[in-house]
Amino acid sequence: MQYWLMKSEPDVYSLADLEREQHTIWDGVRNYQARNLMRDSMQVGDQVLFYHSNARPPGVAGLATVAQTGLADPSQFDPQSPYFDPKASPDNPRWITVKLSYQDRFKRFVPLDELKAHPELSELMVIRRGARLSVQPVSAADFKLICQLGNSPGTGS
DNA sequence: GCCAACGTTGGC
DNA sequence: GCCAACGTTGGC
Repeated sequence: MQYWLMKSEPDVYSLADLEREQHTIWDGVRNYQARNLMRDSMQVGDQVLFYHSNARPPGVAGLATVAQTGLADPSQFDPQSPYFDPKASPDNPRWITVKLSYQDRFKRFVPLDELKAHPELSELMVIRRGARLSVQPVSAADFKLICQLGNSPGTGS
């Protein structure tokens, strides 16, 4: 089991949206490093910190789990989509993603400032300036601590 | 709205 | 294959 942090702009897709829908295909990722992590490293059952970026304040809103892997992002085939990729075809998809399931909303939203204030989290990618990667690996210890800060049981116990 | 950091593109 | 120009991300 591995742990991840995944960013979403809440104006576009928030944890509340995932809670309402319960499941979502994580579409629109157009960065090769993020794609490779989802395609090659994520496994069903992995735990995800759902991070709100471009928000005031930015921070971790809750938890999701990886429900399915190896999915072709449908938006790459849709000419109407802003994520359309003319070089991709159903026979030869370029953008592989995962399906997430809603797990939990933190009782306490954990803002970025608070993550930065914890010396234990100094290795956490998201606190570093310019860490734009939208899918980031998180250590088990960091995941557990962040769940505690959010006053969420997670499943890390 | 600013701008630093980073990724991608394309001319050569 | 280098690298300048450009576009995007995302905190502030």
